[in-house]
Amino acid sequence: MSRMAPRIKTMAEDDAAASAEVRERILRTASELFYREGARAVGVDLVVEKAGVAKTSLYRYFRTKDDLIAAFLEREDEEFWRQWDAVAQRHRTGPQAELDAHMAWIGERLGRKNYRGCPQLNMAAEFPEAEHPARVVALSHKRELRRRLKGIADRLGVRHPDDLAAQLLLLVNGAFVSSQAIAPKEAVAVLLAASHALVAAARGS
Amino acid sequence: MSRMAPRIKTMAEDDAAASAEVRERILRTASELFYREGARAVGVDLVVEKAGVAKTSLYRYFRTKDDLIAAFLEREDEEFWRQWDAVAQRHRTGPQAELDAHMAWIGERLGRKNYRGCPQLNMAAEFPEAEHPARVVALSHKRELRRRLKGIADRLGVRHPDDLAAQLLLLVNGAFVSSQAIAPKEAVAVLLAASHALVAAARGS
DNA sequence: AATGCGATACAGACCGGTACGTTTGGTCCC
DNA sequence: GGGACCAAACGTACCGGTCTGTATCGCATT
Repeated sequence: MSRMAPRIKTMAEDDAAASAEVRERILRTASELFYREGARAVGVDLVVEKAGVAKTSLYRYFRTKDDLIAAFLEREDEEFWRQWDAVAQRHRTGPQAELDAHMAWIGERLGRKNYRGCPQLNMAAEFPEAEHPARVVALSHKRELRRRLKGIADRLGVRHPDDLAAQLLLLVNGAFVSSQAIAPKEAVAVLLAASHALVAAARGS
Repeated sequence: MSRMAPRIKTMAEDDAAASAEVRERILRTASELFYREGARAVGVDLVVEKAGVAKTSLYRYFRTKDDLIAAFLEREDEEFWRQWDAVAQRHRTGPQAELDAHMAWIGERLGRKNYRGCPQLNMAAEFPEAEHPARVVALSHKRELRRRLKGIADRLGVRHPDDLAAQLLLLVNGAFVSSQAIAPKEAVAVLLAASHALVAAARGS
Protein backbone atom coordinates (compact mmCIF):
# COMPACT_ATOMS: atom_id res chain seq x y z
CA MET A 1 0.00 0.00 0.00
CA SER A 2 2.00 2.96 1.26
CA ARG A 3 4.98 0.66 1.55
CA MET A 4 6.39 1.80 -1.77
CA ALA A 5 8.27 4.83 -0.56
CA PRO A 6 9.98 3.96 2.71
CA ARG A 7 11.30 7.34 3.55
CA ILE A 8 12.97 8.01 6.82
CA LYS A 9 10.68 8.95 9.69
CA THR A 10 7.61 7.40 8.07
CA MET A 11 6.90 5.29 11.09
CA ALA A 12 4.09 7.27 12.59
CA GLU A 13 2.64 8.09 9.22
CA ASP A 14 2.69 4.54 7.96
CA ASP A 15 1.30 3.15 11.11
CA ALA A 16 -1.43 5.69 11.16
CA ALA A 17 -2.20 5.10 7.51
CA ALA A 18 -2.34 1.33 7.81
CA SER A 19 -4.33 1.62 10.99
CA ALA A 20 -6.78 4.00 9.42
CA GLU A 21 -7.00 1.71 6.44
CA VAL A 22 -8.18 -1.22 8.54
CA ARG A 23 -10.66 0.91 10.43
CA GLU A 24 -11.87 2.31 7.17
CA ARG A 25 -12.37 -1.14 5.65
CA ILE A 26 -14.41 -2.21 8.65
CA LEU A 27 -16.58 0.88 8.61
CA ARG A 28 -17.21 0.71 4.87
CA THR A 29 -18.09 -2.95 4.92
CA ALA A 30 -20.34 -2.54 7.92
CA SER A 31 -22.02 0.51 6.41
CA GLU A 32 -22.90 -1.29 3.22
CA LEU A 33 -24.23 -4.33 5.06
CA PHE A 34 -26.14 -2.33 7.66
CA TYR A 35 -27.76 -0.22 5.00
CA ARG A 36 -28.63 -3.07 2.69
CA GLU A 37 -29.80 -5.67 5.20
CA GLY A 38 -30.42 -3.74 8.38
CA ALA A 39 -28.12 -3.49 11.36
CA ARG A 40 -29.88 -6.09 13.43
CA ALA A 41 -29.76 -8.60 10.62
CA VAL A 42 -26.00 -8.34 10.26
CA GLY A 43 -23.73 -9.94 12.81
CA VAL A 44 -20.25 -8.76 13.66
CA ASP A 45 -18.87 -12.07 12.43
CA LEU A 46 -20.20 -11.31 8.97
CA VAL A 47 -18.74 -7.82 8.99
CA VAL A 48 -15.39 -9.20 10.05
CA GLU A 49 -15.44 -11.89 7.39
CA LYS A 50 -16.49 -9.60 4.53
CA ALA A 51 -13.98 -6.97 5.57
CA GLY A 52 -11.21 -9.55 5.69
CA VAL A 53 -10.27 -8.46 9.16
CA ALA A 54 -9.85 -9.94 12.58
CA LYS A 55 -12.54 -9.56 15.14
CA THR A 56 -10.01 -8.08 17.52
CA SER A 57 -9.43 -5.29 15.03
CA LEU A 58 -13.08 -4.44 14.93
CA TYR A 59 -13.20 -4.20 18.68
CA ARG A 60 -10.05 -2.15 18.79
CA TYR A 61 -11.64 0.64 16.78
CA PHE A 62 -15.21 0.30 17.96
CA ARG A 63 -16.12 -0.34 21.54
CA THR A 64 -19.33 -2.18 20.71
CA LYS A 65 -21.45 -3.02 17.72
CA ASP A 66 -23.77 -0.19 18.67
CA ASP A 67 -20.85 2.19 18.42
CA LEU A 68 -20.09 0.85 14.99
CA ILE A 69 -23.67 1.50 13.95
CA ALA A 70 -23.47 5.02 15.32
CA ALA A 71 -20.22 5.56 13.43
CA PHE A 72 -21.98 4.45 10.28
CA LEU A 73 -24.71 7.01 10.81
CA GLU A 74 -22.23 9.73 11.66
CA ARG A 75 -20.43 9.17 8.42
CA GLU A 76 -23.71 9.16 6.51
CA ASP A 77 -24.56 12.42 8.23
CA GLU A 78 -21.28 14.02 7.17
CA GLU A 79 -21.61 12.79 3.63
CA PHE A 80 -25.18 14.03 3.42
CA TRP A 81 -24.23 17.57 4.43
CA ARG A 82 -21.20 17.49 2.18
CA GLN A 83 -23.52 16.88 -0.75
CA TRP A 84 -26.04 19.36 0.54
CA ASP A 85 -23.39 22.05 0.72
CA ALA A 86 -22.13 21.19 -2.74
CA VAL A 87 -25.64 21.57 -4.12
CA ALA A 88 -26.10 24.86 -2.29
CA GLN A 89 -22.80 26.05 -3.69
CA ARG A 90 -23.92 25.32 -7.23
CA HIS A 91 -27.19 27.22 -6.88
CA ARG A 92 -26.50 30.57 -5.36
CA THR A 93 -29.07 32.52 -7.32
CA GLY A 94 -31.36 32.65 -4.35
CA PRO A 95 -33.18 30.61 -1.72
CA GLN A 96 -35.86 29.38 -4.10
CA ALA A 97 -33.31 28.06 -6.58
CA GLU A 98 -31.38 26.41 -3.79
CA LEU A 99 -34.46 24.75 -2.37
CA ASP A 100 -35.43 23.46 -5.79
CA ALA A 101 -31.96 22.06 -6.24
CA HIS A 102 -32.09 20.26 -2.91
CA MET A 103 -35.46 18.79 -3.72
CA ALA A 104 -34.33 17.64 -7.13
CA TRP A 105 -31.19 16.09 -5.73
CA ILE A 106 -33.05 14.28 -2.96
CA GLY A 107 -35.78 13.13 -5.32
CA GLU A 108 -33.22 11.82 -7.74
CA ARG A 109 -31.68 9.62 -5.05
CA LEU A 110 -34.95 7.79 -4.47
CA GLY A 111 -34.88 6.32 -7.92
CA ARG A 112 -31.42 4.90 -7.63
CA LYS A 113 -30.96 1.17 -7.73
CA ASN A 114 -30.47 -0.32 -4.28
CA TYR A 115 -31.94 2.74 -2.67
CA ARG A 116 -33.32 1.65 0.64
CA GLY A 117 -34.43 4.83 2.34
CA CYS A 118 -32.75 7.23 4.69
CA PRO A 119 -30.24 5.41 6.89
CA GLN A 120 -31.04 7.63 9.83
CA LEU A 121 -34.75 6.86 9.67
CA ASN A 122 -34.11 3.17 9.10
CA MET A 123 -31.84 2.83 12.10
CA ALA A 124 -34.20 4.88 14.22
CA ALA A 125 -36.91 2.41 13.30
CA GLU A 126 -34.68 -0.51 14.20
CA PHE A 127 -33.68 0.89 17.58
CA PRO A 128 -36.61 2.39 19.45
CA GLU A 129 -34.77 2.97 22.71
CA ALA A 130 -34.22 6.70 23.01
CA GLU A 131 -30.72 6.35 24.43
CA HIS A 132 -29.39 4.12 21.69
CA PRO A 133 -26.29 5.72 20.12
CA ALA A 134 -27.70 5.31 16.63
CA ARG A 135 -30.93 6.99 17.57
CA VAL A 136 -29.11 9.89 19.13
CA VAL A 137 -27.19 10.50 15.92
CA ALA A 138 -30.34 10.13 13.83
CA LEU A 139 -32.27 12.62 15.89
CA SER A 140 -29.55 15.22 15.72
CA HIS A 141 -29.33 14.68 11.98
CA LYS A 142 -33.02 15.44 11.56
CA ARG A 143 -32.77 18.46 13.79
CA GLU A 144 -29.99 19.77 11.60
CA LEU A 145 -32.13 19.17 8.53
CA ARG A 146 -34.93 21.18 10.03
CA ARG A 147 -32.48 23.91 11.01
CA ARG A 148 -31.21 24.19 7.46
CA LEU A 149 -34.70 24.22 6.01
CA LYS A 150 -35.55 26.99 8.41
CA GLY A 151 -32.53 28.89 7.11
CA ILE A 152 -33.87 28.70 3.60
CA ALA A 153 -37.35 29.67 4.77
CA ASP A 154 -35.85 32.68 6.51
CA ARG A 155 -34.15 33.82 3.35
CA LEU A 156 -37.37 33.30 1.42
CA GLY A 157 -38.89 35.94 3.64
CA VAL A 158 -42.09 34.07 4.38
CA ARG A 159 -44.28 35.05 7.26
CA HIS A 160 -43.73 31.95 9.42
CA PRO A 161 -40.44 30.40 8.41
CA ASP A 162 -40.51 27.79 11.14
CA ASP A 163 -43.86 26.50 10.00
CA LEU A 164 -42.66 26.22 6.45
CA ALA A 165 -39.54 24.42 7.62
CA ALA A 166 -41.65 21.89 9.47
CA GLN A 167 -43.80 21.30 6.42
CA LEU A 168 -40.76 20.83 4.21
CA LEU A 169 -39.27 18.45 6.74
CA LEU A 170 -42.35 16.24 6.56
CA LEU A 171 -42.18 16.33 2.81
CA VAL A 172 -38.55 15.29 2.63
CA ASN A 173 -38.83 12.61 5.28
CA GLY A 174 -41.96 11.39 3.56
CA ALA A 175 -40.06 11.08 0.32
CA PHE A 176 -37.34 9.07 2.04
CA VAL A 177 -39.75 6.45 3.31
CA SER A 178 -42.05 6.35 0.30
CA SER A 179 -39.61 5.37 -2.38
CA GLN A 180 -41.40 2.05 -2.78
CA ALA A 181 -44.82 3.64 -3.21
CA ILE A 182 -43.70 6.29 -5.70
CA ALA A 183 -42.46 5.53 -9.18
CA PRO A 184 -38.80 6.47 -9.50
CA LYS A 185 -39.52 8.95 -12.28
CA GLU A 186 -42.30 10.61 -10.34
CA ALA A 187 -40.26 11.47 -7.30
CA VAL A 188 -38.52 14.62 -8.44
CA ALA A 189 -41.64 16.14 -9.96
CA VAL A 190 -43.73 15.36 -6.90
CA LEU A 191 -41.17 16.86 -4.56
CA LEU A 192 -40.76 19.99 -6.65
CA ALA A 193 -44.47 20.54 -7.11
CA ALA A 194 -45.17 19.98 -3.44
CA SER A 195 -42.41 22.25 -2.22
CA HIS A 196 -43.54 24.97 -4.60
CA ALA A 197 -47.04 24.65 -3.27
CA LEU A 198 -45.84 24.92 0.32
CA VAL A 199 -43.67 27.94 -0.41
CA ALA A 200 -46.42 29.67 -2.35
CA ALA A 201 -48.86 29.19 0.47
CA ALA A 202 -46.33 30.40 3.04
CA ARG A 203 -45.82 33.51 0.94
CA GLY A 204 -49.50 34.12 0.42
CA SER A 205 -50.89 33.69 3.90
CA MET B 1 -64.76 -15.94 29.85
CA SER B 2 -67.69 -17.17 27.83
CA ARG B 3 -68.16 -19.89 30.37
CA MET B 4 -71.07 -18.12 32.05
CA ALA B 5 -73.87 -19.42 29.87
CA PRO B 6 -73.33 -23.10 29.24
CA ARG B 7 -76.22 -23.76 26.93
CA ILE B 8 -76.60 -27.04 25.16
CA LYS B 9 -74.75 -27.35 21.91
CA THR B 10 -72.22 -24.72 22.91
CA MET B 11 -69.34 -27.07 22.36
CA ALA B 12 -68.27 -25.90 18.96
CA GLU B 13 -68.96 -22.30 19.88
CA ASP B 14 -67.07 -22.48 23.11
CA ASP B 15 -64.14 -24.22 21.55
CA ALA B 16 -64.03 -21.71 18.79
CA ALA B 17 -64.32 -18.91 21.31
CA ALA B 18 -61.63 -20.25 23.61
CA SER B 19 -59.45 -21.03 20.68
CA ALA B 20 -59.90 -17.57 19.28
CA GLU B 21 -59.23 -16.21 22.72
CA VAL B 22 -55.79 -17.79 22.91
CA ARG B 23 -54.91 -16.73 19.40
CA GLU B 24 -56.15 -13.30 20.23
CA ARG B 25 -54.04 -13.05 23.37
CA ILE B 26 -50.95 -14.06 21.43
CA LEU B 27 -51.58 -11.59 18.66
CA ARG B 28 -52.34 -8.73 21.02
CA THR B 29 -49.28 -9.35 23.15
CA ALA B 30 -47.05 -9.72 20.13
CA SER B 31 -48.48 -6.60 18.53
CA GLU B 32 -47.77 -4.47 21.54
CA LEU B 33 -44.24 -5.80 21.92
CA PHE B 34 -43.43 -5.62 18.23
CA TYR B 35 -44.65 -2.07 18.04
CA ARG B 36 -42.94 -0.87 21.18
CA GLU B 37 -39.59 -2.61 20.84
CA GLY B 38 -39.39 -3.73 17.24
CA ALA B 39 -40.08 -7.17 15.88
CA ARG B 40 -36.47 -8.22 15.65
CA ALA B 41 -35.83 -7.25 19.22
CA VAL B 42 -38.64 -9.40 20.56
CA GLY B 43 -38.24 -13.17 20.68
CA VAL B 44 -41.07 -15.66 20.52
CA ASP B 45 -40.18 -16.83 24.00
CA LEU B 46 -40.94 -13.39 25.37
CA VAL B 47 -44.23 -13.22 23.50
CA VAL B 48 -45.20 -16.61 24.87
CA GLU B 49 -44.26 -15.66 28.39
CA LYS B 50 -46.04 -12.30 28.39
CA ALA B 51 -49.11 -13.81 26.78
CA GLY B 52 -49.19 -16.56 29.40
CA VAL B 53 -49.40 -19.15 26.70
CA ALA B 54 -47.56 -22.24 25.57
CA LYS B 55 -45.17 -22.03 22.69
CA THR B 56 -47.02 -24.81 21.00
CA SER B 57 -50.10 -22.63 20.95
CA LEU B 58 -48.25 -19.86 19.21
CA TYR B 59 -47.07 -22.23 16.54
CA ARG B 60 -50.49 -23.75 16.20
CA TYR B 61 -51.96 -20.44 15.10
CA PHE B 62 -48.97 -18.95 13.34
CA ARG B 63 -46.73 -20.97 11.09
CA THR B 64 -43.65 -18.86 11.78
CA LYS B 65 -42.70 -15.72 13.60
CA ASP B 66 -42.73 -13.87 10.29
CA ASP B 67 -46.33 -14.89 9.84
CA LEU B 68 -47.10 -13.52 13.27
CA ILE B 69 -45.50 -10.24 12.33
CA ALA B 70 -47.52 -10.15 9.13
CA ALA B 71 -50.68 -10.86 11.09
CA PHE B 72 -49.82 -7.95 13.36
CA LEU B 73 -49.55 -5.64 10.37
CA GLU B 74 -52.72 -6.99 8.81
CA ARG B 75 -54.64 -6.21 11.95
CA GLU B 76 -53.10 -2.75 12.13
CA ASP B 77 -54.13 -2.27 8.54
CA GLU B 78 -57.73 -3.25 9.26
CA GLU B 79 -57.87 -1.07 12.34
CA PHE B 80 -56.43 1.88 10.46
CA TRP B 81 -59.08 1.71 7.76
CA ARG B 82 -61.79 1.16 10.31
CA GLN B 83 -60.83 4.47 11.90
CA TRP B 84 -60.39 6.11 8.53
CA ASP B 85 -63.89 5.08 7.54
CA ALA B 86 -65.30 6.26 10.82
CA VAL B 87 -63.71 9.67 10.31
CA ALA B 88 -64.99 9.82 6.75
CA GLN B 89 -68.44 8.93 8.00
CA ARG B 90 -68.40 11.82 10.46
CA HIS B 91 -67.39 14.39 7.85
CA ARG B 92 -69.59 14.00 4.83
CA THR B 93 -69.85 17.68 3.97
CA GLY B 94 -67.42 17.26 1.14
CA PRO B 95 -63.96 16.04 0.15
CA GLN B 96 -62.16 19.02 1.66
CA ALA B 97 -63.78 18.56 5.04
CA GLU B 98 -63.03 14.86 4.94
CA LEU B 99 -59.40 15.41 4.05
CA ASP B 100 -59.05 17.93 6.87
CA ALA B 101 -60.55 15.47 9.27
CA HIS B 102 -58.15 12.74 8.20
CA MET B 103 -55.19 15.03 8.60
CA ALA B 104 -56.33 16.19 12.01
CA TRP B 105 -56.88 12.65 13.17
CA ILE B 106 -53.51 11.45 11.90
CA GLY B 107 -51.74 14.47 13.31
CA GLU B 108 -53.37 13.95 16.64
CA ARG B 109 -52.00 10.42 16.86
CA LEU B 110 -48.43 11.64 16.59
CA GLY B 111 -48.65 13.42 19.88
CA ARG B 112 -49.89 10.45 21.83
CA LYS B 113 -47.73 9.02 24.51
CA ASN B 114 -45.89 5.91 23.38
CA TYR B 115 -46.43 6.79 19.77
CA ARG B 116 -43.67 5.15 17.85
CA GLY B 117 -44.49 5.77 14.21
CA CYS B 118 -46.43 3.87 11.61
CA PRO B 119 -46.13 0.12 12.20
CA GLN B 120 -46.11 -0.57 8.49
CA LEU B 121 -43.18 1.75 7.88
CA ASN B 122 -41.34 0.51 10.94
CA MET B 123 -41.59 -3.13 9.94
CA ALA B 124 -40.67 -2.30 6.36
CA ALA B 125 -37.53 -0.68 7.71
CA GLU B 126 -36.75 -3.71 9.82
CA PHE B 127 -37.19 -6.19 6.98
CA PRO B 128 -35.60 -5.00 3.76
CA GLU B 129 -36.12 -8.23 1.83
CA ALA B 130 -38.88 -7.56 -0.69
CA GLU B 131 -40.52 -10.95 -0.24
CA HIS B 132 -40.84 -10.74 3.52
CA PRO B 133 -44.49 -11.24 4.53
CA ALA B 134 -44.47 -8.08 6.64
CA ARG B 135 -43.11 -6.02 3.81
CA VAL B 136 -45.74 -7.33 1.45
CA VAL B 137 -48.50 -6.28 3.82
CA ALA B 138 -46.89 -2.90 4.40
CA LEU B 139 -46.57 -2.16 0.72
CA SER B 140 -50.17 -3.02 0.02
CA HIS B 141 -51.22 -0.85 2.94
CA LYS B 142 -49.44 2.14 1.48
CA ARG B 143 -50.89 1.46 -1.94
CA GLU B 144 -54.34 1.50 -0.40
CA LEU B 145 -53.54 4.78 1.31
CA ARG B 146 -52.54 6.31 -1.96
CA ARG B 147 -55.66 4.90 -3.62
CA ARG B 148 -57.87 6.52 -1.01
CA LEU B 149 -56.07 9.84 -1.23
CA LYS B 150 -56.55 9.68 -4.97
CA GLY B 151 -60.26 9.14 -4.37
CA ILE B 152 -60.44 12.33 -2.36
CA ALA B 153 -58.38 14.19 -4.93
CA ASP B 154 -60.80 13.02 -7.60
CA ARG B 155 -63.74 14.35 -5.70
CA LEU B 156 -61.93 17.63 -5.14
CA GLY B 157 -61.95 18.00 -8.89
CA VAL B 158 -58.33 19.05 -9.19
CA ARG B 159 -56.55 18.92 -12.51
CA HIS B 160 -54.10 16.11 -11.68
CA PRO B 161 -55.58 14.06 -8.86
CA ASP B 162 -52.86 11.43 -8.98
CA ASP B 163 -50.17 14.02 -8.48
CA LEU B 164 -51.98 15.51 -5.52
CA ALA B 165 -52.45 12.03 -4.05
CA ALA B 166 -48.72 11.37 -4.32
CA GLN B 167 -47.95 14.66 -2.61
CA LEU B 168 -50.38 13.96 0.19
CA LEU B 169 -48.92 10.50 0.59
CA LEU B 170 -45.48 11.96 1.14
CA LEU B 171 -46.90 14.38 3.63
CA VAL B 172 -48.67 11.72 5.66
CA ASN B 173 -45.79 9.27 5.60
CA GLY B 174 -43.50 12.10 6.49
CA ALA B 175 -45.62 12.90 9.50
CA PHE B 176 -45.51 9.28 10.61
CA VAL B 177 -41.73 9.19 10.71
CA SER B 178 -41.15 12.69 12.00
CA SER B 179 -43.01 12.56 15.25
CA GLN B 180 -39.73 12.94 17.13
CA ALA B 181 -38.69 16.02 15.21
CA ILE B 182 -42.03 17.79 15.49
CA ALA B 183 -43.52 19.04 18.70
CA PRO B 184 -46.69 17.12 19.55
CA LYS B 185 -48.78 20.26 19.47
CA GLU B 186 -47.40 21.35 16.13
CA ALA B 187 -48.33 18.24 14.23
CA VAL B 188 -51.98 18.88 13.48
CA ALA B 189 -51.43 22.48 12.44
CA VAL B 190 -48.51 21.58 10.21
CA LEU B 191 -50.42 18.79 8.52
CA LEU B 192 -53.48 20.93 7.97
CA ALA B 193 -51.55 23.89 6.65
CA ALA B 194 -49.48 21.74 4.35
CA SER B 195 -52.40 19.80 2.96
CA HIS B 196 -54.29 23.04 2.36
CA ALA B 197 -51.31 24.39 0.49
CA LEU B 198 -51.07 21.28 -1.66
CA VAL B 199 -54.78 21.30 -2.46
CA ALA B 200 -54.77 25.00 -3.24
CA ALA B 201 -51.87 24.60 -5.63
CA ALA B 202 -53.49 21.59 -7.27
CA ARG B 203 -56.62 23.66 -7.79
CA GLY B 204 -54.74 26.66 -9.09
CA SER B 205 -52.41 25.07 -11.61
C1' DA C 1 24.59 -6.10 14.63
C1' DA C 2 21.73 -8.26 17.80
C1' DT C 3 18.13 -8.10 21.01
C1' DG C 4 13.86 -6.88 22.93
C1' DC C 5 9.69 -3.88 23.12
C1' DG C 6 5.23 -2.29 21.86
C1' DA C 7 1.88 -1.76 18.62
C1' DT C 8 -0.86 -3.77 15.07
C1' DA C 9 -2.71 -7.38 12.74
C1' DC C 10 -4.22 -12.08 11.98
C1' DA C 11 -6.94 -16.70 12.96
C1' DG C 12 -9.76 -19.13 15.64
C1' DA C 13 -11.41 -21.10 19.89
C1' DC C 14 -14.38 -19.92 23.34
C1' DC C 15 -18.05 -17.79 26.53
C1' DG C 16 -22.91 -17.24 28.09
C1' DG C 17 -27.02 -16.03 26.19
C1' DT C 18 -30.64 -16.17 22.96
C1' DA C 19 -32.81 -17.10 18.50
C1' DC C 20 -36.68 -19.93 16.12
C1' DG C 21 -38.82 -23.94 16.01
C1' DT C 22 -39.82 -29.05 17.49
C1' DT C 23 -40.86 -32.59 20.59
C1' DT C 24 -42.46 -34.84 24.66
C1' DG C 25 -45.52 -35.52 28.42
C1' DG C 26 -49.19 -34.38 31.12
C1' DT C 27 -53.97 -32.10 32.28
C1' DC C 28 -58.46 -30.96 31.25
C1' DC C 29 -62.87 -31.21 28.98
C1' DC C 30 -65.81 -32.65 25.45
C1' DG D 1 -60.54 -41.20 22.55
C1' DG D 2 -59.44 -36.79 20.73
C1' DG D 3 -58.43 -31.96 20.73
C1' DA D 4 -56.77 -27.89 22.89
C1' DC D 5 -53.96 -26.41 26.19
C1' DC D 6 -49.73 -25.91 29.25
C1' DA D 7 -44.93 -26.66 30.83
C1' DA D 8 -40.46 -27.76 29.87
C1' DA D 9 -36.77 -29.75 27.59
C1' DC D 10 -34.49 -29.99 23.37
C1' DG D 11 -31.72 -28.90 18.99
C1' DT D 12 -29.28 -26.22 16.06
C1' DA D 13 -27.79 -22.06 14.94
C1' DC D 14 -26.15 -17.63 15.77
C1' DC D 15 -25.50 -13.51 18.76
C1' DG D 16 -22.01 -9.94 20.77
C1' DG D 17 -17.90 -10.08 22.93
C1' DT D 18 -13.44 -12.00 25.03
C1' DC D 19 -9.30 -14.45 24.97
C1' DT D 20 -5.23 -16.96 23.41
C1' DG D 21 -1.58 -17.35 20.53
C1' DT D 22 1.25 -16.24 16.46
C1' DA D 23 3.38 -13.06 13.14
C1' DT D 24 5.13 -8.83 11.50
C1' DC D 25 6.58 -4.34 11.87
C1' DG D 26 9.75 -0.13 13.06
C1' DC D 27 12.28 1.57 16.80
C1' DA D 28 15.37 1.81 20.93
C1' DT D 29 18.61 -0.25 23.70
C1' DT D 30 22.50 -3.07 24.25
